[in-house]
Amino acid sequence: MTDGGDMVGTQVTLAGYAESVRGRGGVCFVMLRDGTGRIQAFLKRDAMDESVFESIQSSSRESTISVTGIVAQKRPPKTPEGVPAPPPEYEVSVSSAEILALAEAPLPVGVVDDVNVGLDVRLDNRHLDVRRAHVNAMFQLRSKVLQYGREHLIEEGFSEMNSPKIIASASEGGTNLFPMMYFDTPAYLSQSPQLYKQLAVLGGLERVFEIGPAFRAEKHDTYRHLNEFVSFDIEAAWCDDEDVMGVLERMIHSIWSRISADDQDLVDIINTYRHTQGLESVIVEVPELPFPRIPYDDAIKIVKEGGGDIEWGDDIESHHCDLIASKYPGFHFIPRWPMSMKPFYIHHKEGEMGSTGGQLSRGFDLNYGRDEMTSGGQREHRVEVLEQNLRDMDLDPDDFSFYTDGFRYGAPPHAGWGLGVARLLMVLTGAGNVREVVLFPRDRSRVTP
RNA sequence: GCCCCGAUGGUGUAGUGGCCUAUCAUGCAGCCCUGUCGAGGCUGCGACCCGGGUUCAAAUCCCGGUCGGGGCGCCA
Repeated sequence: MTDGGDMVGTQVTLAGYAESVRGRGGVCFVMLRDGTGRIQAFLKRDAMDESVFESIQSSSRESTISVTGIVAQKRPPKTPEGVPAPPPEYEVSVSSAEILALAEAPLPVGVVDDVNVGLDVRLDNRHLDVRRAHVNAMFQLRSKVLQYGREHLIEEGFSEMNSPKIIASASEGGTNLFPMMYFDTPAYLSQSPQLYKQLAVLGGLERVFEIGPAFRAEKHDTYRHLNEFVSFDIEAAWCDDEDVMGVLERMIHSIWSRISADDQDLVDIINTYRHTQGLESVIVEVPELPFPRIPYDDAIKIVKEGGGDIEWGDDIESHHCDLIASKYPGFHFIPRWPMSMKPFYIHHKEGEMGSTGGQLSRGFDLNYGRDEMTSGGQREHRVEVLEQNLRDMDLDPDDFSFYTDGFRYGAPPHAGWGLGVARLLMVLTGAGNVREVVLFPRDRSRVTP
């Protein structure tokens, strides 16, 4: 929507939500809002059908209304002596109007009210919550992230795939699955496209990606976990962990660059809101390439130097990540984890040992500050090593034949990763909770709306 | 699964055993004024999560439940 100066005198028809309806006498002001902006509609009782005028004047906030009228310059506000007049603004001088759908009152959550609404109430009324400008902007940014990420991967030669979400057995292991009945057969909701994207690569698709849901039946209750989340996943043949780390950092760099260049308006809307809450602006700072690599060995040293209680072979926990984040506040990779801490399908190279002599893997994480964004790695493509890995972890290879059978007929070395879309959005939007950037989140206690 | 905290009108809050016939804001209804502009003025409406218990007296203390928040574990 332009500021309207070039449209003065033109007849227009506009429809939108009535953000406010003011004026109780012979005049009425309706602030109309749609996905592109807002404009004031000015109604005069004696300039239009009286019953229509009254229906508009008595309509409730957030009702949808259509108006037809002439674009005109607003009457300038009275300004005190010596104060310069503000720039001209424009409005629609209405000749006819129609209520498309009346909103019930009161609203369960105010769209422009001066009160902070709790997240839970907002999520119960997400369709109204999304009408708030900054919430709307967050979801438009989410769409941009998905678009730019997808376009970047396609440019790097990846093709998009879809894997089944109803599966017969665990496709990755290590997490609890949601059980379900598939007709008369017990089945599960997929926790990861891991196995299927590998099978696609083994089948010769070479470079694939998928943006899709994953389901985990973990009873976690944190700002960064959901039981259903959208994962940005890739898998690439003839690649090692370093190669796909390169894909990942280039993709994030591309997303940040394009948002910084083209979508600052969305970020500004978010910042306008943040300022009313006393929060600092979020700044889209394009990260420099390459991202820092802090191998597990070095990460352990940093944690120890920072006073953290940790030994080689321990997991790097959230409070340890705080110590690392104080040195590396932005994106950083943590590659070369101990093989003993990684799943059986992660590749290792014989002779690559950590500082205490333990076997290293080709698994890596990507963190932003304290938060894990991605986990990935080079996969083990040699079936006999896969089976040995299982035995080393006290697992029975026969129980994993659904996985290992795919590797019996030749397999390219390959690597991949899975990126939590909502976690990336948290970084971009400054949201303190993944639920902010997921339209209809599913957590431990929420299955509606 | 573990630890801590919380639940008051539609929404966000004040309230720490009697001053509560419960505060304020926002909202809603109505009136006045008005080409308003985060409009203004006046009047009104609307709430102590559920179930037990303690007490002369409970929004307030205790127990259980439900829901929510924060942290941890695990992960993306």
